[in-house]
Amino acid sequence: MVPNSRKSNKKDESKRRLSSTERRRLIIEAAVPLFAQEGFRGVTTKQLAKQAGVSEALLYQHFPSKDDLYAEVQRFSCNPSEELRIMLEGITPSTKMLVLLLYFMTKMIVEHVGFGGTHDPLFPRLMLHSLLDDGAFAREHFHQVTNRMVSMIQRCIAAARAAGDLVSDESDDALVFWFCHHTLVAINMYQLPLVPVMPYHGGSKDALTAPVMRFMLRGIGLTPKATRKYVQFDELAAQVEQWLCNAGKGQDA
Amino acid sequence: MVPNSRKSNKKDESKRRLSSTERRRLIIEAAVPLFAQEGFRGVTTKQLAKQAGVSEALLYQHFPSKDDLYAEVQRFSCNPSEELRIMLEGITPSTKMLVLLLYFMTKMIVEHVGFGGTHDPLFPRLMLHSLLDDGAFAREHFHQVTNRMVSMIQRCIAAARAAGDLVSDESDDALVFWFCHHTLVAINMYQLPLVPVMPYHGGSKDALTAPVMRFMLRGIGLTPKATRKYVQFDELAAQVEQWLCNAGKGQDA
DNA sequence: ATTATCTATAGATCTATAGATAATGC
DNA sequence: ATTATCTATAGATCTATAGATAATGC
Repeated sequence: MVPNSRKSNKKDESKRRLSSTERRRLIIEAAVPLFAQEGFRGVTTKQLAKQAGVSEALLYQHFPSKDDLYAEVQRFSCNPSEELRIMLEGITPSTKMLVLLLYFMTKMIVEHVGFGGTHDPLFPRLMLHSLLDDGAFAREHFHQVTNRMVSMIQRCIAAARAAGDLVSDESDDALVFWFCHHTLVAINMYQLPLVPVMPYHGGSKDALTAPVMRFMLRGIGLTPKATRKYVQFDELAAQVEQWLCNAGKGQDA
Repeated sequence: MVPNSRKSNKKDESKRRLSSTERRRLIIEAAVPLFAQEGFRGVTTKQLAKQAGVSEALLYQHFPSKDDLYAEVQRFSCNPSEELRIMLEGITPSTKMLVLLLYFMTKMIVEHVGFGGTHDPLFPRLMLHSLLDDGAFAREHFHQVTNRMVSMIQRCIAAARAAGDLVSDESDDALVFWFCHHTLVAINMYQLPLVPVMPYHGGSKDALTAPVMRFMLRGIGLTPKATRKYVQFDELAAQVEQWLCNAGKGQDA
């Protein structure tokens, strides 16, 4: 009965009309990789239209200007994932969780592993473009996403200190977390160009995971004893795997 | 006799003609901040001409295209400083020098202190633009400049290990150096937008120096004993001050 | 005489809009 | 009848060049 119930006809599909919200969403999704790759000024409305499979005029039906589309692309790209929130809720702060969360961050930032599998590094590119611009997107992301991690990791650091797993000194826990984060982000950043920038980029991506983990944990002040106890990469990998798989299946983990 | 022998006349000065090499140099110097701020596509030849105080046509007398001018700006901005080479030549690898070189790097990257005083963060911006592009400038810079630091710091790490100032483990000295470098670079990067991105950016710039030094040195594996002995910020500041002042006065330091 | 410099402009894009057309849902 | 979509194009830049002008050095 319904005319377009058959999906085999490509012409029908390509000429099919979408609702305003559907089309709007598709345009944004098509625009993300373009803006991420080339930046706001590096993309033309012509390219945006072509990538989205529509005319340039239609872009302006959905977005008053190229600026507005870019803003929507940024908003879309920094939606805080529900999975992360659920994951963090299930955590009781401890030394073990400190190590695990850092491992998780390392996988996400250095190896681009996310809840939906491995991603193209679109997000870091949008982030750099924003930092070279006004930084608004960067601020929004830290407000929406990173801060959740921060407070949890800070609590884990506190728990580790209470358990005697950290060398005691006067360092600021929040700062130390950011330094770890920064190390990972910079590794990721130097991976962006097709031709490798850093000498250590010869090997595979996960070749850096263990060294940078050790560096960060020592920087945080984890004792050698605690390191031997908690830094077992096989176990860490298994646990993170489980997090990534369970995500989206509700809180029944 | 000579019409423009008087220099008080501004019109004469503004109409004065320069040699090809002088003008070329001035155009490049005027273009650096523009390209650093806005990126290649964010700057028009009109702006470049205005900033250099010449017509657009003259730009094309000196550079075949905007691309070529950009390439020259990059080449100009990553000239390895003679001062650094001289400074590094005068160093004998040791734990003390390891700490000092890291302090020096921190001052340069986080606080923008250089041989000619404090700089605008033009260089890091060019670097980020390059990383979002093909990374050629980044590779060239590491080839020209950073690698000199790397080999010296690696030798310092080796010396520190030999002196028993490092906890002994299997970490890769070169990697560990890069992680330190990355931490500093990322701190710098998040400082770029006018509106601060990171919560820790509330205070003054040098508020981060001590914490990040401690983080890096612990990450490298400096023992608590060696840390107490060598990490005296007053002395470090004095020594770096001396380096910066002596630079350019020849090898007689 | 040479060459540094400018004015004026061609030709190619690029953003955005006006107005026409055709698919959709009642 | 409504609205998603397109074609065609206006108007504003943007890069680059042609050809004219004026300062410089011999």
